Amino acid sequence: MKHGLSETCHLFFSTLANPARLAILELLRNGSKNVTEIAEGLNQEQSMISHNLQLLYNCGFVFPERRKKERFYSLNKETLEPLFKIFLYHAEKYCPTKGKCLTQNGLRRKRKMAAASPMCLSHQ
Amino acid sequence: MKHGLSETCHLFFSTLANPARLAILELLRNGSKNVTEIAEGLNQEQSMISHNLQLLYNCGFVFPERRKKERFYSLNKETLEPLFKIFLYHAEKYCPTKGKCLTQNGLRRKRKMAAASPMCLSHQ
DNA sequence: ATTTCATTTGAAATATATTTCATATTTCAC
DNA sequence: GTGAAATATGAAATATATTTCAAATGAAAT
Repeated sequence: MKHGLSETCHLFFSTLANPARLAILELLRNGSKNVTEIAEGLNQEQSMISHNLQLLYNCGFVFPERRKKERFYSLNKETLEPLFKIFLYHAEKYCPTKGKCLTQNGLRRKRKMAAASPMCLSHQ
Repeated sequence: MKHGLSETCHLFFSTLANPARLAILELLRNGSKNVTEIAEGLNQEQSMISHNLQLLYNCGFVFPERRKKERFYSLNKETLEPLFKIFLYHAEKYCPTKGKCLTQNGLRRKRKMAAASPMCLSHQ
């Protein structure tokens, strides 16, 4: 299963494929924040935020900057804004429910009842 | 952890965040193929390919078309080509190793020895 | 140099996704 | 209709990722 793009894209997309990290990225669209502010803003454990920031940093999605004791993280807008733009266009065009949906397991479960409607982009 | 984008992007990115599915997408860049051809082309079980095609279909990344007994799948190039383009640009600019790397766990393990070098986009 | 605040780290516990194997469906040719 | 080919499905087995908790580190103020 090791193939050109498959080999190179996996970490890129799996870093984005997580609700906590997506929430962090979205929060940072409004400007850079330190770790505590992010944790409070999202109502999550600070150490969990740290772990996820590390993964985002490893992929170049956020940039850290030290100010006194704190560490501020800012968004890599160059990559992320066009990425989100593609996603939004795709969702608008291909998601019948316009973003009202389920996880992959949830989706599988639901299709049982409601029979294969293509494309549900979010999770409940 | 339910936040605008977080809520709507998760399935989109997690469907892409898988080596088997990325390999399928890459294979389909050379034109549409039926399930058996994909399975043989990637040297994987047919039923595993089917499962993954279903997920790709649910997200609108591939389009199925019936021809006799077979089912051909083609790529949603409108979404995927720009997406790959963004990825390639990002990797070129932010990945120090230009795509020679590890899974998230592997990366974590490696950073222990080689200390935090940012951005490694692939997996070994 | 001790204390305090902010953040990171490691490893176990937990949650989630993927693959496999056996079986079911679907479609077509006869 | 029966049989054979192509694909799909369900559920268990396996693999992988995430979160949590306790502890460690780092930076600054006193």
